[in-house]
Amino acid sequence: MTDAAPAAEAALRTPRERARARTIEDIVRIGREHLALHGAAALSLRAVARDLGVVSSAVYRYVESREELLTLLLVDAYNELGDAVDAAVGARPENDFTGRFEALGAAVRNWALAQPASYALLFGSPVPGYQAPAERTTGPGTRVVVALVAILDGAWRAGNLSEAGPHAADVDVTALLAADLANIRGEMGLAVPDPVLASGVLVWTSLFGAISFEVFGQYGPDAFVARDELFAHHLGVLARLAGLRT
Amino acid sequence: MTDAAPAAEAALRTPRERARARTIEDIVRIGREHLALHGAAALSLRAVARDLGVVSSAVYRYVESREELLTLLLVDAYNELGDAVDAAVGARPENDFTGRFEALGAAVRNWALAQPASYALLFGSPVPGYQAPAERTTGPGTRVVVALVAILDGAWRAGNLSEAGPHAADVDVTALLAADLANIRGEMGLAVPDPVLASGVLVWTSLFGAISFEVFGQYGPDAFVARDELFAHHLGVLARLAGLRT
DNA sequence: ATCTAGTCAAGAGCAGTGCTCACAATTGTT
DNA sequence: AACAATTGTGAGCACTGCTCTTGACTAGAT
Repeated sequence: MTDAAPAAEAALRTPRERARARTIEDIVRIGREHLALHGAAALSLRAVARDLGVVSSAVYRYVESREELLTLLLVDAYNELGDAVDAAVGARPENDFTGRFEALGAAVRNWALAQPASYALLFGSPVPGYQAPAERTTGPGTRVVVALVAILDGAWRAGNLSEAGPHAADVDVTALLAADLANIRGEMGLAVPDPVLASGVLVWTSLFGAISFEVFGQYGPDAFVARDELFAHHLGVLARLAGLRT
Repeated sequence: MTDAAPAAEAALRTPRERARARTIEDIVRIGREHLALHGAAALSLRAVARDLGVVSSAVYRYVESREELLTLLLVDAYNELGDAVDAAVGARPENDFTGRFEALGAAVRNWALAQPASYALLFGSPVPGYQAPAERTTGPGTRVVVALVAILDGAWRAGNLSEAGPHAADVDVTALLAADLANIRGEMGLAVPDPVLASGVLVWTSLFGAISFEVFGQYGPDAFVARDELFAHHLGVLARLAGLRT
């Protein structure tokens, strides 16, 4: 642990480094397959080693522990989700804030339904005994919420956002909460006022709440055949809750 | 598996049955402790057996498998949450619908923060390889949402509910979605119109989304010191979203 | 009181897991 | 070709869920 960071960013010149990087990529790829097939808690380094065609102890040359592999998969999934969201949002005109918001929500939902195990790793209950190292996950882990507040802040600056949405207008923002919101506004360089920001947080959590219920099967197997329509309705309400004009 | 159900409902007269029931209670109690301490995925029948002062294979006399114990704990947790919600809601006057709604939300959040592992078992990512048997969990599992729609339906019948809340009024409810809502209205004997019901589903999922983010640490360790205030704000907005007058 | 039948705990055992370590094989570099 | 760093091997430890046989016990019927 002298200074491996510059080496990691270097061009991987030596064959050893190239081979090592390729092996780690293989391990992550096989881990992703196992994650998708059997879920995060069933992820086994021994099984990954078998698929890699190597004895179990060999993978510890490349991955420190099972947790380390989980962290790699976590960052991988966060970036995949972030890419999907950025692509979907970027496909809409820059001034179509409502369209961008709906694209964001739909992108998260589609990715979650396509990769339920990865989604569970990111937004489900934390896997036991595993604490995601903040310094490696906060960056990719906040891409979605950063994109969301970027949309809301852009709409606010463009004058396309109601003061607080029709309902949040008369809900108090206490002094303590206002202090938190001021911190966030400062750190992210936002212009939106408190009621919009507070409602935005609720919209953020509500979006993932609706998606989690669907992905995790909380609706039950029978209720809500028309889940696309249900989610579209929720997105419409949430857009209004955020203050977006339609 | 001839007909054990009537025997289970009988008075447990014989000493054998009494001792057996007591042992199962002990197992569930120890399981709850382990669940709270180490989480659902780390729940080990062997560890439970050790705490029970018995060899590991002995617990299989009382509990068919690890899944069986998880199901017992699941039902236990659902009922505990349902009891907490019912008590909190029942403490408010019957016609104070907004108060009842806020009491429901606060009760769920308080229980979740006090029992994060149990909450994760109920509303987090499903534990791998474990499928909750619907016939034993749907009853207690729906108590919270039943209590929620009871509040909204009562408010509607009492004329204390806006047609759809200020924002949901102009969000379409498509024909497909209306069919689902009609089913739900029929099964639960509700009177609320489609926009209220659709918004109610969103309020339901949003409530758990906000609580899950807080319990599962999605907010991050630093953001939102004033989490009580944040949740109170969200509850206020959600009440208005549901159409409750304040 | 004895016999019988049901119940229960014990312990061995199987297959799997994460992880460590000493040793051997390989491979890039000198 | 020789050296040294790296990588793969296999044994081993402690743990898990779960099964099965064996022996002890107990409750009710004779």
